[in-house]
Amino acid sequence: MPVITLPDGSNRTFEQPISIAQVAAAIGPGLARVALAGQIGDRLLDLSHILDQDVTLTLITHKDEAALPLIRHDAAHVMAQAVQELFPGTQVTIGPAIEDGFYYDFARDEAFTPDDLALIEARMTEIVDRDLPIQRKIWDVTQAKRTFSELGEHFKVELIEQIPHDEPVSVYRQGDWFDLCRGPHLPSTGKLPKAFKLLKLAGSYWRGDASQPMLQRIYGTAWRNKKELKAYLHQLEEAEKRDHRKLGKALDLFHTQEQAPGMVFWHDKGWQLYLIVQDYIRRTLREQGYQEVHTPQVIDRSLWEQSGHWEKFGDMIFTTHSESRDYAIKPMNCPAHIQIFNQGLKSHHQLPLRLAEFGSCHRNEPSGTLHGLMRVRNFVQDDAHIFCTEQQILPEVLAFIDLLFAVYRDFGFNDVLIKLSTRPAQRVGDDTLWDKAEQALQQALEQRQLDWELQPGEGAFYGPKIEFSLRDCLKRVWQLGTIQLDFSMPARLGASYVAADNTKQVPVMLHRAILGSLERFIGILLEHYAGALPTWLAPVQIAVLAIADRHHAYTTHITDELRKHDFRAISDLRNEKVGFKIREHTLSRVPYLLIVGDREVDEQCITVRQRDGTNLGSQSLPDLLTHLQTDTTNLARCQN
RNA sequence: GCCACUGUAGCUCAGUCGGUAGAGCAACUGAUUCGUAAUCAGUAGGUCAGCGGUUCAAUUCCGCUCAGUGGCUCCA
Repeated sequence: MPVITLPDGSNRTFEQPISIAQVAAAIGPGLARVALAGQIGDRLLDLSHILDQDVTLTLITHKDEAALPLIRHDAAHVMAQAVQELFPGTQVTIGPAIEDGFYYDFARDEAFTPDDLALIEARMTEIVDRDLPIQRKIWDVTQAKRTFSELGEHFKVELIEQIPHDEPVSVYRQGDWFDLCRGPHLPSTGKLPKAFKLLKLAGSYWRGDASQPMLQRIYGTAWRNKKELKAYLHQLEEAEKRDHRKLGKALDLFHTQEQAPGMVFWHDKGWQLYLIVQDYIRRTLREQGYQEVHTPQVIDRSLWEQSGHWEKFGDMIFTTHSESRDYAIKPMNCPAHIQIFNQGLKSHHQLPLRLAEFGSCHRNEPSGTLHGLMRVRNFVQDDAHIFCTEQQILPEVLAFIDLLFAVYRDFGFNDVLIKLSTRPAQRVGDDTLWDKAEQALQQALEQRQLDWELQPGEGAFYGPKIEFSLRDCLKRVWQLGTIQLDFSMPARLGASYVAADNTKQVPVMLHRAILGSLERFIGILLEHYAGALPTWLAPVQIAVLAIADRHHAYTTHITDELRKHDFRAISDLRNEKVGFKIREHTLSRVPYLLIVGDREVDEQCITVRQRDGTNLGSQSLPDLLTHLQTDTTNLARCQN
């Protein structure tokens, strides 16, 4: 006698176990028509699912957000059916719902072409029109393996073999087509809204393993209705306009070219931005008790052999050769910082010792991974290494987290993703040390009441780490900040200090960066602000526009005054109409435009227009300077 | 590195079913001296990514290389 409680608090009692579809029908024929699935707690269930116990049930319709994962997963199945109908011999593998859409990985000797996507899409629409009932069946493992094996679906057979013995092997059938799947699914293909679109082709390794065969992945997006689909596609277009590579070119910030793949040619304006960011961090680190150092770019390979990097990352290290010696172009700063630490005898009184460096590092990243400023082969990090005792780990991690969030706030970032990566299978150091280290990191996150995701086994071989990531305009996640504990390198490179009990001890080393690679950070900044950087970061903060030739002297005077007050100002004396100049400087995202004509010269003032089009009217120069100073000292804190 | 796609003027892009290419903007020259998102006219600008093959003829077809893009793997 299951008692079903509905979201409004009412109950229905049934004589015997009953399907979710029947519950919907009992409530009303309208609901029975539109119901897509049931939800108990966080769990979505098929309409055919039988309820034999008292539960609180929510019925999911197209109106519910919760329908989206169902719709997307069904779209993946319908796509797989379409592909197998159109391209016999194609094997299916896996096809989940993902954020904003779905994908399915196929194994097929021939490559899909972009034209095939339109064909597949058309066939998907047809399958929706067929309105095939979707039915769940539990199969016996042996039967399932035999059936898929006879169909030549070898990847599915492998998947079945991985299913734990206590779990049922469920198969969803729609018409003649069926797929091994956990579910849940819509009741029929006709319930899939025709609001999907196939977006792109990609390669992907079977089981995400590079030693396994390469499959062909088709990505698509699916929504509850055409309006949502259209809005999403529009959003994608808008996101593409924020692409830092486009902005970099349009705003004359930097370029890259074939002769130096993965390395950046910074132009004047881009380099100004770079230096502003770097100077800000330099000042901040100095305030926080860091010492800035600078170490060689090219160091003999023996140091990298000693540190272990040569063996582990040999093919990613750029090398050079001179007088029968091999050198590495440094891929990181830490071994060099240990050399500085090792100069002179260190006492525990000197710890924690924090060494910072804006060191230019080169890593020969695989060609396929390069991506604008986000993944490059030459980069500079706001890198620092903290040498400390075990007892100092927690306070140092806490201080770092506080500093990191303060810095992100100054740049206008609040939405930070945090991951804690713990001990990997292959590691150095004994487990009691790892216990302490992981606890210290976790404790720090807890003390600051932060949300984080645990990534078991993803730590570096020498210690656990916390990663801080931001998203780019297409929601791709990039790691910026990190703090990593290292129990290995100081000992390998012979670092030690004299402890209070007069014994020699090996210090713990913390690797840490807030912005990470400055290149990547600037890429994220550009996308976050769509190029319209806060005034304190804008390479050109103010453009002073002369209306006619007779205003040139006063225009230049204003620009000079602004520069004397350390603002980045330019004069625009070109023989163009003011509307033209406004358009150009607005497109190049200059925060303030000052207009100078007869009136301004007569009254010794300027007229101020902001980047967003707001006209601030006439102001005296001192008033404007006050306004600008307020704007720049606020950094980006008030922007979000 | 792996899979797929792309590479035409400074930029954004069109084009050639094989007969060596065009637009807009930018640049240059001249005119115009103008009040809040494009003043007008003229001029110049390309070894169609590179190398090789097929062909009477290749920017176009084929192959290779390089780079970029989207994924996958990797990321000390």
